[in-house]
Amino acid sequence: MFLWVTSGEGAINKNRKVDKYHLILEAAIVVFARNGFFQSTVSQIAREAGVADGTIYLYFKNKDDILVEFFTYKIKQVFERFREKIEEGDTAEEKLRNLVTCHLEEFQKDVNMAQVFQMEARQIRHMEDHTKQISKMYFSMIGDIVEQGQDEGCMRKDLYIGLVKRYIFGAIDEVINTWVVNGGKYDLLSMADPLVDLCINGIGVKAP
Amino acid sequence: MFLWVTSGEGAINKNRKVDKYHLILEAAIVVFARNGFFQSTVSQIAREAGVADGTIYLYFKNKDDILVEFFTYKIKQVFERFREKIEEGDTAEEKLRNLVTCHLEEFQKDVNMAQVFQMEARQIRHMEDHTKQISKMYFSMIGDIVEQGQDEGCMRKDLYIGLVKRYIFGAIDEVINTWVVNGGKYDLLSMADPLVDLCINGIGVKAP
Amino acid sequence: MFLWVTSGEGAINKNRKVDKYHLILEAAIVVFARNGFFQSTVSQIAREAGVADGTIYLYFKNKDDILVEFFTYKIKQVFERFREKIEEGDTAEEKLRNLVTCHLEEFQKDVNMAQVFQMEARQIRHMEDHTKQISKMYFSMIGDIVEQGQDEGCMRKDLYIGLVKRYIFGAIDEVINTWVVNGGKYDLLSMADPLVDLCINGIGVKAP
Amino acid sequence: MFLWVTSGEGAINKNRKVDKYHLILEAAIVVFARNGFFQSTVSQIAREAGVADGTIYLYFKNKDDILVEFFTYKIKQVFERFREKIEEGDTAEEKLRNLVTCHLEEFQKDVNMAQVFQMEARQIRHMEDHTKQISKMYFSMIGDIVEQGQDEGCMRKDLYIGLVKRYIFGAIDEVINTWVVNGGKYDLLSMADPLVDLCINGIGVKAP
DNA sequence: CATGAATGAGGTTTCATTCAT
DNA sequence: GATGAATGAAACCTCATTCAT
Repeated sequence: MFLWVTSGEGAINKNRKVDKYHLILEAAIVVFARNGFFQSTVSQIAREAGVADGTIYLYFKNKDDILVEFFTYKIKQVFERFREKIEEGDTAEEKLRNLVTCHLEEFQKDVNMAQVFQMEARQIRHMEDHTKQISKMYFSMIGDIVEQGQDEGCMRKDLYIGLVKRYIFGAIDEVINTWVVNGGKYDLLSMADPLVDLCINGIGVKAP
Repeated sequence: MFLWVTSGEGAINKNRKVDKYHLILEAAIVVFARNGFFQSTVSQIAREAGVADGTIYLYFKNKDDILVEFFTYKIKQVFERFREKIEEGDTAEEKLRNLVTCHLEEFQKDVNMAQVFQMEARQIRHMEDHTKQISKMYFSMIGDIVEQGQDEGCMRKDLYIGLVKRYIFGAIDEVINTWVVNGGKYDLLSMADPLVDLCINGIGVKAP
Repeated sequence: MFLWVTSGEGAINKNRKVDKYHLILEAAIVVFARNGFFQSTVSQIAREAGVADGTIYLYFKNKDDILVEFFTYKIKQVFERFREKIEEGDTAEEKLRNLVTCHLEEFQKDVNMAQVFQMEARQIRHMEDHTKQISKMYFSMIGDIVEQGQDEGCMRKDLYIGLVKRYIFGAIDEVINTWVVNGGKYDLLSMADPLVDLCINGIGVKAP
Repeated sequence: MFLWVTSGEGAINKNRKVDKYHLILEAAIVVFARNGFFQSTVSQIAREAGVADGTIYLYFKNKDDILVEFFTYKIKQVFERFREKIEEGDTAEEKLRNLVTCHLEEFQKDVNMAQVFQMEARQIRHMEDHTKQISKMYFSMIGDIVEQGQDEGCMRKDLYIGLVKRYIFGAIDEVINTWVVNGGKYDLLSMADPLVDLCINGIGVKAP
């Protein structure tokens, strides 16, 4: 169900034993999504995970660490996937379309993860670095695509690239945001193509 | 400096007396911007405002209330201004341009306010309503503009308006966000025109 | 309405001016009766009295002092009356009857006073002395009556007087108590004679 | 020493482990008896019990709850005993004598409990119900005894029973009260018989 | 005299974290 | 490893009291 479980690497080491690390992480995300990070307690997470409070501290340094671990783990994974999908495209437009599609797809898979990603990421102080990393990576991916598009001649050359990055990321982010705020009830993935169309129009060369 | 001060109604009644309500509100925003809402303490706010802890509670029901008051007060004011500026434009494009310009301008005036607006709004549980209200109002303003644009013939008729709203708002929001995260150091206002250009291109009719 | 007002000595000094001391005392008793001493705030008393918080401290040393003043003032007055009524009787039985009647009568006049007397008297630490004083005075009055009764031959000689005092006072006190707890709604005075009958029977000589 | 310990059910399960619930309750009663409920702090109770402040809240909802728990627990137990003792008597007089004896005995066992019972019961607002319950139960027990006495012919038929209840309960209560106020130093139990004699005389039929 | 805004000590309560079992 | 009772620091908030006006 969860990405890290489907990845199925370290989880099945000792077959019968549940992987407590991921068990707790999963529970934490559920609780954070429900209450927000600061209004969640370690006890709630423990109860949700079905372990004792103290057990949490065998796997995580402290409460903050749970969120940090979530991001480092999750981000690596998600971005890996983003990159793969981008590679599968040839033209800049294909690449952008693949990126957005993949992004929405991944987030749609797990509303709780999405909720935490959208809402809690920027709250923790020692998380800023992580968050900045994320934006930077995302921004750089978009930047690469746009530059390729300019080379291909399908995107205007007079673009202020720094702005374009925010423009595209912002649009995607808000689409997810709205979806999350409304409880993740409708189909998010179907927004991908119309959204890319808008963006491409925004930065594409005008028809002659 | 602050919007509510420029409104200058009840604040300057007895001019020797400092308006403690706004003094505290101002201090709170500074502290919230620095630490985030949950990591800010009432004592910090009191110290920043130069008053005793207890004084806070003469003007606000509790800590949450400070943020709530900030939003109710601020939002009304900012949105009033947004609407005025929109009215000053004739064509849809002018209106959109005025809205974005005004938005960036208002937020550039006060980094702390911007920080809190961008980061803390969604955190407080009883604030969700407020936040939803804001998005709705903003979305509806954009919606009106786009519909006018469609009537004028300068915007495509096959747009999925719900998506367009998120696309435009998301782009604006992210531009502010990036600015805030980077400490509000560069000129935000200069982003307005290039940003509007991108959006207009995105939804505009293609040149024949 | 209140005893100290009906006594009408110092209250009408400056005709138009309300006597703040008694105004506040009166308000305090109302508030204490409603909330109990510890759950009443000085602000509530001030509001009830229609004066500013600070004004309280022009007439009373502190919150405790209000209760202390109430008791010293009230007790002196009430006990004065008790003594007068006792004097009006000739036989021990008449005296006891007068005492009980007067006691119930005085308390019925002012439920709030009664409430505070019954409930709050023993709460304040520096009030213990006062309370003990009261019991002692009351006990000694009863003691005198009983001794007279023994001399008259209408009360048994083998009574343990210390116990008889508690027995009589306890009965009276509980009758008032029940009345207060039930909101002071029924006629308290009508209990006087039946109650005295019971007590007299308890300590009286058996019919030959 | 304490009633709930003598009941000896769940308290001695793991005999190395001290029963914190009762430990805290016991400490609380000591502190309440010393300072009164409102002037006692949770910290004082914790110190008296030899636990950390926070530990209190593992066993009690809040400060009020400590008193409430004390009453619900204690009252049930004490009244159970009262009823047993009453049952052991045959005639109304025996029953009354047993009740009073038992009452004084139980209270003499634990001055602190007695102190709290006599002084604090009526203070807490959400305790009123409990207190009223107590009086009602006690009153009804007395009522039953008196009615039996009337059937037996040893008590007058023209009694106002509602008043008799207060008369008897008041007398007992005041005897305990005086004892408590004087620090529980003398023998309370020895008052039982003389006190009952007085009451019986009060309501009994006159010798022919 | 009277006011009431301001103070700040001190109370209650929560909860991340530890550690003996 | 796993537990969960215990801890105690620290947060929020109240309110008796003061003092400049």
